[in-house]
Amino acid sequence: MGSTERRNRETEEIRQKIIAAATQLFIEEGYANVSMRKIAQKIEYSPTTIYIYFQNKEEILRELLDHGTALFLDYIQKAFAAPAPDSLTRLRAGLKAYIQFGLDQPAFYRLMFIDNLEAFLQKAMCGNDRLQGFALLVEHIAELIDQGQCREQDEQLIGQSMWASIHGLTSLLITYEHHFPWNEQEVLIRYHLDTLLGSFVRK
Amino acid sequence: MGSTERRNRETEEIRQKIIAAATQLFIEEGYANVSMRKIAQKIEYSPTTIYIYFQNKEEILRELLDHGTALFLDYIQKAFAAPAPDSLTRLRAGLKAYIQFGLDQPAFYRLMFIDNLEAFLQKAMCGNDRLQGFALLVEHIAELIDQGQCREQDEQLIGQSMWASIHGLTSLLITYEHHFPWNEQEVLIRYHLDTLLGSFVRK
Amino acid sequence: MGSTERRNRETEEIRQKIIAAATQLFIEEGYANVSMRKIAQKIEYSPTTIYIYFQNKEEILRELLDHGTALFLDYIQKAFAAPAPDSLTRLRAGLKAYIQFGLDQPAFYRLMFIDNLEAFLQKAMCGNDRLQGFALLVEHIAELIDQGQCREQDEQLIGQSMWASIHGLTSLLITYEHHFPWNEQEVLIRYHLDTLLGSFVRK
Amino acid sequence: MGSTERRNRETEEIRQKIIAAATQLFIEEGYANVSMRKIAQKIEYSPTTIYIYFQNKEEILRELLDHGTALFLDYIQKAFAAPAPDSLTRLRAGLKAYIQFGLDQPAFYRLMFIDNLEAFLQKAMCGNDRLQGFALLVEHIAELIDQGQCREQDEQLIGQSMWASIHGLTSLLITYEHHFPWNEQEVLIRYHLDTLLGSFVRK
DNA sequence: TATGAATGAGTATTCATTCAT
DNA sequence: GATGAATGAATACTCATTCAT
Repeated sequence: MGSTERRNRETEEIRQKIIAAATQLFIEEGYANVSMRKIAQKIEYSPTTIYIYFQNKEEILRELLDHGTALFLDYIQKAFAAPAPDSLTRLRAGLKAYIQFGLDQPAFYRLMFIDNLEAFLQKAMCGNDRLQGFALLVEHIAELIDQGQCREQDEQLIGQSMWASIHGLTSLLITYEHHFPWNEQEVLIRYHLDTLLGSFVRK
Repeated sequence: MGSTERRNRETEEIRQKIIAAATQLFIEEGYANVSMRKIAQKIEYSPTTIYIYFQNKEEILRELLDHGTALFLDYIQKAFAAPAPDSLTRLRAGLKAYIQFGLDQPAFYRLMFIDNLEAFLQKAMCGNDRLQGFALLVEHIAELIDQGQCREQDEQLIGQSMWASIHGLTSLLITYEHHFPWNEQEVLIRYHLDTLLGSFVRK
Repeated sequence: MGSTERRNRETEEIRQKIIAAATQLFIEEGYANVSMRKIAQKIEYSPTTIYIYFQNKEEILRELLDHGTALFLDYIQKAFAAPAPDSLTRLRAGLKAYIQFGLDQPAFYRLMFIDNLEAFLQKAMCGNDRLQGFALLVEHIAELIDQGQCREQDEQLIGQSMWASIHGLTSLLITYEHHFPWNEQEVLIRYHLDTLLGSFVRK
Repeated sequence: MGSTERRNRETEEIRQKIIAAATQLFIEEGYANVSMRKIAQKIEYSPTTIYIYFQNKEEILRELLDHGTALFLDYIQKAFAAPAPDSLTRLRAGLKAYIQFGLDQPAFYRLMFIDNLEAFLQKAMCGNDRLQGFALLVEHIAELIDQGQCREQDEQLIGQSMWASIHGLTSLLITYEHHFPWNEQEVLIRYHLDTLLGSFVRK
């Protein structure tokens, strides 16, 4: 019993090691440019060994994206669930969490939202967890609409525009992290959210 | 003399043919998945021939990005140069042109701004033409600031936030074109620009 | 003692299970296309386990062929040993049994007589059991020669020709089972044996 | 013109070299055990080079079988077409040619008729050239039936039995060439054909 | 200018087998 | 006795690139 458990744990550890190495490589060189050999070298195993833990390269990607998606949802849900003085503040916290996820986990963010590798896996996006994040956003926008706080009434329209806005900031910060003389990050994010939310609330 | 000129013209024509084929393939299948052979097949030349016109695969990419950047700048500059009743309208036209470039030339937009393949070429972005577009944007924002129309005074900060906003919309529309139930595109873009500009102008 | 015996019995059972699985796979996919893993999967053991019972893949084949040969000899011997009104009828029964073995055990027949995998094992055929079958055939031909029933007197020559004839029918029926519009099998075999035996008996 | 022609010739020469090497290897080690590497080594080219001349391994096999089949048909047709004193002699010549093809081209015979690799190519056998050989055989049997020379009237039945008989001899001679103490080959073949034909002609 | 021929290095993946437990 | 972990060598095949013509 104890032995089996230990073995499972070890197995899971190596799986995680592989995932971690793959994530880093996928992000550094792009999914297509990462070979099983490279992953193997990084963890100092033989390429064959990887096939004990994963059926093929795609399965690594799938697992990786699943993990990333779960992590992403955790960020968003926690932010929306946290106590907040009012709906607007809560919405702001959700948007902030979205950006924060991207900055904390740029590898995952890039693979999930920028490179959109999930499409590569031919898993329809519509039913998957990334959209749960969007659904949550729309829900909270709807709440504000109900409270009569918004100029525009179409929560889908608002949601899409907001998503665009925060995705834009997040992805630029990730993509051009070292290639562009950004303002101080915290200031930029605060300003971005201020104007974004300011414009959509009825004055 | 005339012969040399003709030769040059023909050479240039074939180069353009190669670029065009490569662009389409890069976008359809991703840079890493496009082989010289595939490009050659598309233009019905032998793979070897391409090496007469380009030193290697990377040079095709470089040329392609140069071309894309020129096209991009053309969009932006024309928009900012066009007669407009006031500075805000002119700024709006510029932002609209940015998005329009992305929608008209998703291949170039993706390679340039989303995949950021220029970084792959180890050409620093800071000195290149893409930043000229950003500079233009900042210039026009500065104009509005000078006219006292803005709440915020830091034109770099505003510029970065605006870029993020329109980049977000453009890249989402490109990346999830068929994976997401977008509102009607024109409506979404109009709303997005309205709120973006509305929030930054002093009321 | 009882324990050892039981262990031996169990060991033998698993060996037989492996042989059985391998036989089926070898015939379905060809010796070269069958991996230890596939055999293991079929019997729901780990690949490693097979190595407890067999030194390597070749040993499985060897054992399998030994088993097949024993089975083959059993068919032939029983047929020749069965009571029969006369030598010719007995010979016919032997030939029929040969064909029947092929049809009942196409896997074994193919591995033994068509693919001749024994040669692959570098065990000379001359000393082995397959030739016992041939020897039996020749013996019964000699009997008929002694009885003055044959035109030709060289029992080796007759034996080889007869073997060829029934091997040809058997192997074609196996190899082209589904690729050729055969006459009704029973009719074809009867006709084949009739003409084969008719021609060699003195009229 | 001359240059193109020469190039074509050279191309064809290398193709033939590859085919020849492959044929020998396929026969010596079995199709599944022959790798592109092995073929390449045999002709002292790099494995890559083979892919200039053939799309893949299967195409080599296909070409090889096409070639073998053409050769086979040539043997059979010539034999049946040659002037002969009577139908029975002509039939005998055809059967002899079949055996002779096998002995002259054991590699082809094995791949075509024993290993039945054509089935592997998923080309239905029914419509292909091997069956043309069988059709020719049946035709000539029908002729003899028409002349009232046969006991049995079903030319398909006779044809199948005859094919079995000569295939058996041919394949045994090939398969056990060095593993069995054959009678003198010429004598054996003559005896085999004598009894085969003798039995089917009405006395 | 254009290309056929050629290849070394690389791709994902599978194999038979060994070893420690 | 049974197996999970591990691997070196092999598989078919593709790639960017060079060279001779």
